[in-house]
Amino acid sequence: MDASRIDQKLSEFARLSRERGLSITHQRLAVYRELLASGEHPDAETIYRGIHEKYPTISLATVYKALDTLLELGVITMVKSTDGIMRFDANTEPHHHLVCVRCGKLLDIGSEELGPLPALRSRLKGFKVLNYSIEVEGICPECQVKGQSTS
Amino acid sequence: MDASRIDQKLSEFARLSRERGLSITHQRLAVYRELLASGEHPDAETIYRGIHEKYPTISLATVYKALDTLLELGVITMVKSTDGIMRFDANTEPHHHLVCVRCGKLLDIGSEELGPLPALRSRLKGFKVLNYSIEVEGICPECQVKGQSTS
DNA sequence: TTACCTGCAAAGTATTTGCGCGTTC
DNA sequence: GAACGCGCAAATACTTTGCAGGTAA
Repeated sequence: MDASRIDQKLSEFARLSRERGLSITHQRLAVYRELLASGEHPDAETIYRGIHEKYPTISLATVYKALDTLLELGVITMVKSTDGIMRFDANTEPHHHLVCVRCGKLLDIGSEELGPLPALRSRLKGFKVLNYSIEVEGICPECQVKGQSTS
Repeated sequence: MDASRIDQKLSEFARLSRERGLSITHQRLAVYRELLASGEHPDAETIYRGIHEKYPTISLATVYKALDTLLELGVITMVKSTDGIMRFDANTEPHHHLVCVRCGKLLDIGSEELGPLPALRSRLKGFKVLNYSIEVEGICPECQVKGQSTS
């Protein structure tokens, strides 16, 4: 994400924080900025390491607390992963995921890249349907190269 | 799943085990049977509790080890969940999930219930596409009743 | 009989919590 | 100045591991 877009997101975060009476702290800004700048879907530990250079005194617990706050504000989302580690995503637009079954790499894909998708029924098994996302499994370019002999 | 289908699955498991030189133990059969009988997607603890009546001496560690073995045999799959707990699924057919955003309840849905879905491109962002699954978010009947005032 | 598997207990990893001090508003 | 949030360390929750005895083939 480019710098001006990030600033825009950060001030949106500030606005929401003020609205709810939450403090705008360096730590929360740093966590959110780190997540916005990353095209990946890092876990708490990775975010912590990324921030640590600029804020050597920040603690991992604070990163978890900041992520919690950002989730409550609705500016980030949680991403489930098969390895049992929580990953986070600053992209809150509806989108889909492309995941490598070999190395676990996870990329966002927009609806437009998937082509036209049908609208779902508004009710399924008694559930009121809100939205849906598609998880595409595949093999990433790197793993295709590495795994030519074993596939 | 009905009893005859379960027996069929269990003997398939026995066949695969023999093929790979793995022992067919009561504990593994019990774990697999529990998972087959459950329409839900239980976690290790839940499976353990379900088995415990019949096998009071089984340990939770054994349940984890049995689940590992079943995963390796490919007769069950892991299901990611937002709460950071691994859940398991004896349904290895390609299928989709319907999840309640309020209570986390998770149901399987077959492709036929979603209606016609378009074929995806065979390559996306350099990935070789293998397959995909759809996660539908919604509100389950129980939560619709409970949450009428708050929604 | 022999190799594999179980059950126990202890360790490991990811995440959460309590609390006194520091920071934001 | 008061409320809120941070950092530390300890606690918790889920899962994995090592090993001695037991079980399947």
